[in-house]
This record gives sequence, structure tokens and C-alpha cells, in this order.
Amino acid sequence: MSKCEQCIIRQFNALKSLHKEDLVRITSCKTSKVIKKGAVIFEEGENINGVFCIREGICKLTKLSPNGKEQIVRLVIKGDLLGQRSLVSNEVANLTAVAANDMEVCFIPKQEIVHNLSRNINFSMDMLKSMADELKLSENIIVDMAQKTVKQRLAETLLYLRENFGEDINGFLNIVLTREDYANIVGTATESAIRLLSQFKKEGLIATEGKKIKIENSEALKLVE
Amino acid sequence: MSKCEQCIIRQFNALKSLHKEDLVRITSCKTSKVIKKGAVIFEEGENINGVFCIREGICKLTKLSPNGKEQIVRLVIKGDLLGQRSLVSNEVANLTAVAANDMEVCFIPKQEIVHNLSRNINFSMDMLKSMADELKLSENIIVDMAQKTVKQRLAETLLYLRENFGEDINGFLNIVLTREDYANIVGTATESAIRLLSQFKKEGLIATEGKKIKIENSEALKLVE
DNA sequence: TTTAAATAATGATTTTGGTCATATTTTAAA
DNA sequence: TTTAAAATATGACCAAAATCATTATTTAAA
Repeated sequence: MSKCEQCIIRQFNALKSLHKEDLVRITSCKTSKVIKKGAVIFEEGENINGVFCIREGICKLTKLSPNGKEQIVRLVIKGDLLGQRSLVSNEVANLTAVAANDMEVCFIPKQEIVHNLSRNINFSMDMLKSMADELKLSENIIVDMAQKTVKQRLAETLLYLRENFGEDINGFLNIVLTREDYANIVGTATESAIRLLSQFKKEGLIATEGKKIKIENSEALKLVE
Repeated sequence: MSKCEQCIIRQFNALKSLHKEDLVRITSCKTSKVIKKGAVIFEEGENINGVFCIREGICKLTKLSPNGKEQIVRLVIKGDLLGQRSLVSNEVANLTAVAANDMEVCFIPKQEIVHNLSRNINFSMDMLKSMADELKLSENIIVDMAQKTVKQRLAETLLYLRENFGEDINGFLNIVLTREDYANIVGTATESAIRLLSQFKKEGLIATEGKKIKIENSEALKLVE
């Protein structure tokens, strides 16, 4: 079992502000988990009772609508804390967390986080800041959803993914999603996402190889109308 | 000039956790403002340098999209703090705040809030909680935007407004918005909002009198498809 | 009180995107 | 390897909502 005091991942989230002794205590009560692609980490309505620190992999935060369609609200990535909001509000999960690829996470029980929130100002300020960032992101997504076309949102999603996950040696996006995932991020039908990706390909904006996607002309993607 | 120590509005937001001496200090440096309906409190990109405590009235938080359409992201009401997110992130405003009706607000300079955030755990926890609530609300709006029809969103907006602002003696919503405002909340064209409200009226779901709207059949509104 | 401007209402038309159907390809399991 | 299932692709059609146009009504300003 790895030690939090020595874990570099905490540099990327609020845990960086914890003191040595707190980290030692967390090490002794945390649990590490390996999660397979597609596995559910927690579901909407579930009591989480802690937060997950993402050591490796990507997780989709989704919500199922009454009509059976799934919306991907946000992607949580390596270094992020998962479940902060529910913990702070002391509520059950509002979203479902599903592994987008194989993941490695540590689960830190609620009382440890609460303990530090109530004693360590730097820690709670960090938490506050990351929540503020998420809020800004969400507000901007609302505006995009309301005012941009599906095509524009898909183009922006591709650019966002490259920005946040980078590309491999051949220029393909490091993150590999199904067409259905793209549709669920953009908020459209799977067929529409497929059709638009085909169109982007035909127009030379992207190249594809199976599920892998490469951005060929980011300037044109930015200008999509 | 009213005194924060004696102001009951602070019970509705994080300021309730401040100590007497902090409130006294805020009283001496805050400024009170009366804001006319339609006036801009701050604009996207502006440095706010503090938070506004809403003593009276309602404020629209909007964002202008490149195509010139305005989206109302959230309504901020009596008792709320306005500008928290920008202050915490130490960023310029991400949204524009416009008075939806005549307002009375107090402006509290940034350094006062920061001072308390860094010393008063209860205050920062309250701030954290309200930010978490806003985040949850925003996430749910994203899902609604992606998966519900304009008609459903409009119906939900009407129910939400009654829930949050109540109705007058005759059953009309206490909050009075233009059809354009409705469109900008729902994320649709003004004509579409007008058309759907007319339809709701024809079907007996609502009654209208000028801009005022009365919900006649909330069960049917909940079931709109 | 008159006039201008803003807001609301409604029709006609077009566009976007959803749905349904079917075929092909890819992936994973037996 | 064979086979079944999942994912991708594309066509045809339909519905929701946007746009454009015009008129009526309300509100605010001169």
C-alpha cells in the first residue's frame, strides 16, 4: 500500500495542503482500488462517505434522464478529487461516476476530510477554489448548451480533449471515447455525433483510426458554425 | 447607513458565521447601493473586488454569446451573496449581473471577505457549502439543457419560479419577467417562449395578465412532454 | 396626452437535429 | 476461430425549434 506522504498526485489537488501527520493518518485508513474500464465507482443517490483521489485514469460523471439518455456532465481526471461536492453538502451523490478507462484510485473516508476541513484553512481554501473552478466550467457549459449548435459543441469538445489530455506520438488524442460518449458529452443523439465526425473527417478537420481521433485542422475546428 | 450586526439578511448567507467584531468592521467599510431595474451591477470581465449582499430584489446572472444572444445562467435573490466565485478564484467576473427589478445591495470589499475566509472556519465552510449547492444546481441545468425539450424546460422554469419566489394574493408569480427573460433562461428564441406560453395558456396550464403569470395546473406542468 | 419604443403575438418557412431502419465493421466472448 | 454483440456508418423521414416577417399591444418618454 502506497503512502500518501510520498504520493506526488496530491500536488494536483487540495490534499497538497495537508500536514505530514494528517497524511500519515490518511495513509492508514485509506483504501486503494483498481477499477476496470466501464465499472461504476458510485451511483446517483448513493451515499459516498468519502472522496476518491484519482491516481490514474479518467472517469465520466454522468446523469441518466427520465427518457433513458445519459449525459456526461464532466470528466474527472488524474489528480482530481472525486466526490467533494457531495461530501461538502453532506448529500448523496448527484451524479454517477463511471471509469472511462482503467483507473487507480484511493478512497479517503469522510471523517478524515471533514477533520481537516475543520482545522486546516489552507485545505478548505483549496477545496473552495477547486469548487469555484468547477462552477465556472459548469456555467460556461450551460451557455454553450443553450446557444451553440451541436456541431460547434462537438468541435469544441475535440479541442477541449486535446487541451486537457494531449495527443500521442502520432497526433491522436490520448483519450479514447466511443461515438456514444461524444454524443453524451455534447448532448445529442449518437447518430448525430457519428454523422458530424464523419463530416469533419470528410472536410479534413480531423482524421480517425477506429475510435482514435486526430485533430488535423484546429483553426477550422475553432471556426465551425 | 444600516449596521451589519443588526441586519437580518445575513442569516441567509455565509455572513451569519461572522463574529460581532468582524461585522462591526464590515459595517464601517461596506457601501449600500440602490440599483434600478435593468441596471448592470457588474459585467463579464470586470474586476469585482468584493461581494454584494442582496438585501432586496432579484438579479440575473447572464452571459452574452458570440452570436449576440444572452443566456440567463442563474437568478440571485434576496439573501444571496453575489460575486463569491470570482472572489474565491481571484478572477474577473465570468458573468454579467443585471438587476431584474429594483434592488438594494451592500458591497463588501474583498479584503474583508478574504480576512474572514482565512481566519473563520465556519465562514469558509458556509461559503464552501453554498458553492457546492450552486454547483449541483448548475450540473442539473446542464442535464436539462441537453435532454429536455424547450417546452419541458419552460414548464420547469415556471414551477421553479413559483417554488423560489412564491405567488401574490391572486396567485400570480411574485417575480415578473419579460418573455425574452423566459427565453433566455430556457435557452430558446423569444418567439418560441411566447408561443409556448400562449399554448400553456390555451391549454389552461397557466393564466396571464400582461407580464404576470399564474400557474393554474401545476400537475399538468410537471407532466409536460 | 401624444408619440415612439419596447414587448408580445402569430403566421409562414427553413433548418437543425432526432428517430427509425438497415448495413457494415469492429470487438469481445464462447 | 467462430460467433455474437457492440459500435460505427448512412439513408430516409419527421419533429422541434429557429428565423423572418408582420401586426397588435403595452409601456415609457417627450
